[in-house]
Amino acid sequence: MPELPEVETVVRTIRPGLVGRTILKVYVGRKKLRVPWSGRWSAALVRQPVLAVNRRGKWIIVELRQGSLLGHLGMTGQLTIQPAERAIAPHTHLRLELDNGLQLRFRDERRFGSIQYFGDLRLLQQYLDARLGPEPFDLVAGHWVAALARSRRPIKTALLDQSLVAGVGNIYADESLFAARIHPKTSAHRLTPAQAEALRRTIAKVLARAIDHHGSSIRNYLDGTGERGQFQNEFRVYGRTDEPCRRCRTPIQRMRLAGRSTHFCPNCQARSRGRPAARSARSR
DNA sequence: CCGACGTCCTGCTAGC
DNA sequence: TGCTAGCAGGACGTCG
Repeated sequence: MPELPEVETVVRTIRPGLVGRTILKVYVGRKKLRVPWSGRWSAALVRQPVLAVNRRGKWIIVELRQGSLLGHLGMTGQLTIQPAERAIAPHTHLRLELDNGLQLRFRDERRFGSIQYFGDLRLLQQYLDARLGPEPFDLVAGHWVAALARSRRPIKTALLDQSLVAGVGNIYADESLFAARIHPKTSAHRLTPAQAEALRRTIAKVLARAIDHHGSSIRNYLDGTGERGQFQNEFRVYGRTDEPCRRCRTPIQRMRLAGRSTHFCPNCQARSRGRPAARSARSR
């Protein structure tokens, strides 16, 4: 479900009820999660104040006085702040009771998500650094263009690789490629430097717009207060198979790429022909 | 080394 | 009306 804009929205919406509060009690619904929950973690959390709530890529970091919680929403995960007396929804795996009468609740029906505790911040940093490239808003133009030039994968596949750029998922990969007018199958190293640079700016623009709309709610996604996002109303290609392109009226097409459904306009995102030949000829 | 593919899990729905 | 194959926003291990 959630990509960078959804995760950013969750972080912003749970932060006010969470920062400065103290965890009083931990209720575990199901220990057997993707990352098994340890009883020691529960003990470590009690009496701890929450110092900050942040995001890195699609990961949520709840910083405590001693260590941090690290959460990932997978496809169907929800992290919400609710009054303690509110009914407990099915698939609620973890609840943290706070000293303001609220609970932080983690629920996830498909259980592709995870939540774990790191007592050692260096280990947490290591864990994230091993997986994640730069934030899309911090991409250095030169590095980005060079990284793409090194990869022969289809550009769509590259965008889904979190170690290249952190936070882009299936929806925003498709939406960004449409906005940049690049065919999803274009081999990354065949993009001209100008195209690669345009794509870098486009990704940041699309993500920022999605954050303004509180993310996209297709089915499961809710923010930290249980509200739906609105960016699904702005989609140009995602989920619009056979519907007319908003630019040129050509029917949007769907194909399978990197095992994911991929949406594009065959007219606006026509495959470029023979452009890179001149480039490699000159580079020697 | 890089890239493609299957797997983890539950729930919904398009199409028969 | 009822059943089921296929699909869903992600990440990771394995294989070629």
